[in-house]
Formats: sequence, C-alpha cells, structure tokens
Amino acid sequence: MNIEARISSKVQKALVRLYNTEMSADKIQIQRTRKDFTGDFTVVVFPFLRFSKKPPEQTGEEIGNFLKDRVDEVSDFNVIKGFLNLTIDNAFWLRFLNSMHQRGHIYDLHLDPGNQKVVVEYSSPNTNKPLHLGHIRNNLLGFSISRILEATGHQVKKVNLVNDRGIHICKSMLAWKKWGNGETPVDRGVKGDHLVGDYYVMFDREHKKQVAYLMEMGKTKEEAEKEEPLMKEARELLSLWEQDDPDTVELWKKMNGWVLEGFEQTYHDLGIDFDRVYYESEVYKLGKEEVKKGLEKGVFFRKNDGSVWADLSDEDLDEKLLLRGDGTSVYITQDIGTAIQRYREFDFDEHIYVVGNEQNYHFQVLKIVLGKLDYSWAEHLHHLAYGMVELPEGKMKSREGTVVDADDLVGEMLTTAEEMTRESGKIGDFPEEEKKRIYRAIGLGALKYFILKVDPKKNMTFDPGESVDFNGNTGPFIQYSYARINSLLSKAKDKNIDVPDELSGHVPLNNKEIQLVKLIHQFPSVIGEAAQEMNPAVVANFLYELAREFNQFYHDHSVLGAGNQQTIQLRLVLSVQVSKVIREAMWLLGIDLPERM
RNA sequence: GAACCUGUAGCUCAAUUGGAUAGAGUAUCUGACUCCGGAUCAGAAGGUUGGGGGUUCGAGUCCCCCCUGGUUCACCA
Repeated sequence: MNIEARISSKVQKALVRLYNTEMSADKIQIQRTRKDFTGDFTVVVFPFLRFSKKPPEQTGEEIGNFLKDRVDEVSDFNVIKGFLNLTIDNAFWLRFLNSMHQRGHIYDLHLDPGNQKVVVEYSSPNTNKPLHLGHIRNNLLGFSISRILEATGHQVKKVNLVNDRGIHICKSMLAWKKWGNGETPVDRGVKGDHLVGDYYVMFDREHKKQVAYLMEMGKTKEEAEKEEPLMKEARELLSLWEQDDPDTVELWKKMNGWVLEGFEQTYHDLGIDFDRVYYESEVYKLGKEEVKKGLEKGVFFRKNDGSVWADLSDEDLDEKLLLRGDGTSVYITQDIGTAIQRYREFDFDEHIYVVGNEQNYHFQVLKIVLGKLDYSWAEHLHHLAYGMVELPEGKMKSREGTVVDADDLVGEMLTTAEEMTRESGKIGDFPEEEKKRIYRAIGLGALKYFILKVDPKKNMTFDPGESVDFNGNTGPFIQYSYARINSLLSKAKDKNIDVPDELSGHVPLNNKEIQLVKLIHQFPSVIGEAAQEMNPAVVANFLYELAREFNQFYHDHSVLGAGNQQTIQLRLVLSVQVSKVIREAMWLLGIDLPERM
C-alpha cells in the first residue's frame, strides 16, 4: 500500500474514533503540500467540520495528533486554516528510494493494474495528399496513449484505417491522367504522397476555375458545381473503380502505392508504427450487410427512394442516413462494419478512436447505431477527441497554402537540432552516424514534446517560426538533464566511485533530495492518471517538473564533491533513479534520449 | 438558426477535477560557482482567470444570462 492510501485509511479511523463518523476513502482529500508550506502531504479538513462541530484549526490539530501517534511515517504536522500538513519521516523516503533502486522498472508499479484488451485506432489518413501538422498531433497522441495504456497493464492493439477509396482519391487520379504525362515520384525526385498531393491541388484549382467560368455564363453556383465537367469525370472514375474497371484499378493501385510508400517514410521518420493496418477499400462493404440486418430487424427504416435511415429522435437527434438510395455506403456505414469486425477479431474490452473533435457527432451516432443493433460493447467505444492545431493567423487551409507539411516540419526540426548541437560542441568526436541519431532524437524530441505537453482536448497554436524552442519547458531540456546525469555517472566511474546496490544506515536527506524522491514516488500515479484521462500531457508536465527539480538540485549540491561517502552514494543513487524515471516517462511519450548532446 | 467546445501574464501552456497567496516557459531587464555539462540556475517585472449574476466554509473550475472565437448539424469523408 502506498503512503497516501495508508494516511487516508488512518484518517478514516481518526474520524470514527474522534467524531464517531464513517467516511468513504474517496471522500478524503489527500494532496501534495504546496511548496510554500512545510510538509509533504496535506489533508483537507473542511469536509470533516460538520461532524467535528469544531473550528477547522482544532479539527486539524486533533486529527494531526491522532496520525502522528499511530502512523510511523508521520513525523510532524502543522495546521494552517483548514489544511493539515503532514511531514513524512526521512527514513520512509530513504526506504522507498532503496526499493526503487532495486526494481528494474518503475512504470509497471501500478496502483491499479488493468488487464484489458484495448484497440487504439489513430492516424487514419486519406491517400490523396501528404500528412500535415494535424496528422502529426494525431499520430503522436495515438502512439503515446498506446504506450501509456500498455504501461498500466493493458494489451494494446494499434491500428490504422487508411482511407484509400472515394471521390477524393479519384480527383488526384484524374488530374494525373490529364496533366501528368506519366510522371512518377522518381522522375521528379519527390515523395509519392507529395506528388499525388500536387495533382489533388491541381484538380481543385482547375475545378474552381471551371465553376467560376460556368457561373459567369449565367449558371447558379449549384448548377455550375453539378455540371462542371472535371467533377463529372471524377465521379465517372469512381463509378469505374467500383465496377472493377481494370485500367482504373491499375492506376489506383499505382498511385496509392506511391502515397503509401510516402506515408511509411513519414511514419518511420516520426518513429511511430502499427500492429495492424486496415484499408478502406478492403473493408468498406462490411457495414452494408450489418445495416441490412438492422433493416430486417426493424431497427432501421427505408425511405421511398430506397435509402436506409436510423431514427435517432429518442436520443434527441435527427435521422441519420446509413445507405444511399443507390445502395452505396456512406462514411458511417464502413465504421459500423469495421467496429464489428474488430470486435470479432480482437474481442476488445475498449476501443479508442483518436480522431479530431470535429467528428464528435459522428462518433456519438456510431455508438447509438451500434447500440440499436444490440451490440452491448458499443458503450466501450471511446472517441478521443483532440483539438485542432491552428496557426497564428488561424486555421490551416490547403487552398491558401498555409498547411504545415509533416515532412517539411520534421526536416526543419532536424536541421535546427544539428545547428544547436554544433554550437554547443559536445559531440564533436562522434562518428557521423551517431551524430545523426542525436540530431534526430533532439529535433524530434522538441517537436513531440511541444505537441504532447498540451492537453489533447484543447486546440493549440503552432507558430512555425518560433514555436518549437529548445530552452525552457521543452523536450531538449529534459534530454539535457538526462545527458547530464549520464555524464555525471561516467565521471564517477572515472574516479572509481561505484553506485552502491543499496543504501545502508541512516542517511539524512535535504529538502531538494526529498523533493526528488517524492517526485519519483509520484510517478506510478502519474501514469495511472494519464491512462485514466488518456492524456500524455500529464506525463509531460510531470517530466518537466522532475527535470527542473533535478537541475536545481544539481546546481545547488555537488554529487561527487559531497563531503562524505554516505552522501555521495545517496546522491548517486538518487541521480540514477531520476534518470530511470526520465527514460521511462520519455518512452511513454515516444521520445528518444541521446546519451550526450 | 440549433447543439457542443473554447476564452487564464505580451505570446505558448499549467493549475492535484470545488481547496491555501492562480503557477511555469518564452520575450524584457539583472545576476551566477577558476569546482560534477551555461540547451543550466537565481532574481525583477508581468493577472479584475472575456463580462455580469448565483450556489457555499471556499469558484479559473459548478449553475444562469451576455460577449468572443471555433466545430458540427450533407445521399462529403
């Protein structure tokens, strides 16, 4: 049992003894004592006043005395207003540090281990244009959350659903057919996803021109968009594709191949991966059957034109189209099918969709519709809705060319990392390959940390010019702290100072040291909270606090130069444990650590 | 038009889910050991938490009314 739980249960006993009151553990608030007060943990006594019928100070005193008498670890207490601040004995922190030092990992020390099968879907790109900043946020979130859930004991399947069919794909195909002169990514020396994306943009531009022209000729906007010849051709292409026209399918395969190759490169550069990749072209028909079953059961209804709908009025929503009049499927149809397929495949306990919050309505409806089909697991579908990434001037718009391209961004990060590292001159003697790895760790670390430290559900602003810094609350700051500890340890080795396997005897701890041990102690519950909230930012914020605390400690106190052997050993063990937590927490974020930088 | 989300220091973000004097970074200014890494550390300055009301021991957080920005409400995905 960890110390907070022990205190909590003793407070319960105190309430019974002193005020004859039973209170459930979750009603007892125990929090970290704020820095400006003395103490380690704080019990909020306000909720007890209606039972004690005494002023807050007196109630706090009474409970404080009770705890001091019966909990060995509580060495002292003070009461300020309604807050009972408890001080924990040095010996406890020392014991804890020793036990962590003897453990292989810390992250698997969960308070409340889970053992569920969880599917996490993320990325889910369209194969008509390259990935951009928004996808980066999606990918990093999905990947990190998967690791966090794994760390809390769950079995995670990372899946990707590639949207490789539909009218948007046909647009770039058509443009390439018309104006591409057969060029390939190799011909032009660009990544395949970028090449295809260019044709998608080209289509859009020409289409708009044509629409404008038709409107000048006196058509209304609706008429113009409907009659515009390029769009008509694209629709014909889609129809040909659905009829398995050999030429069309061949073209589709070729261009999709280019894009997917480009995506793989980007995923690789970002350091993320999947356990299973689904292609919409392979699964899009699955949903139709399920919808038809629902129709037979009378859960859905058919309109005169043959289209199939779900009536959601009992959920205070409108009617929702599930199949078009011509029998073709819409977006939600395939999600119905894939959810059922995945349930059969994985028998999951939870299914998480990492998808932008503009699709809140979609997932709300998806759950309801699956519920109507009597799939009880529908309530275990969870939409992790993250906010948009905006630029200082507002939303990214592909038409206006303000989209931040994923590959460009990664490239810039690596370049900056290289420049910064060169300036510091710490790795001059490293082989070229090793240097590249370090630049990559730092550049990507800066980018990943910058994005993951923000609460997923919030929109965030990204300023391409100055956003990703290397000083302050950043990835490199944490990496730097880690590299520093490494350097310290190798220096110790040079001096033939060993890190002991165990600290023996009574070693006094100063404030900074206790502060660090407390943070290490907090780590498992931080992971638990991050998993619970599905929020990597919890881990990032914790990491920053830990690194900052360590840097202060390192600045104020000499490790190898500490006066006595005992203190040197204590500080070495503490440093090793801090670096272990940094490594594990960064792993949860998917960020690599350079040994030197 | 309706529903939902959002608004915290010049800028980018926190705030233990209703708890103490709202904290960090950045930018600006000032300073730091001949000593374990200066991508560090310390200090100054910066706030009517969009505005107004309410709930209670206590509100950035919960409720109501406005204001701002955004998203969704498609036989698009």
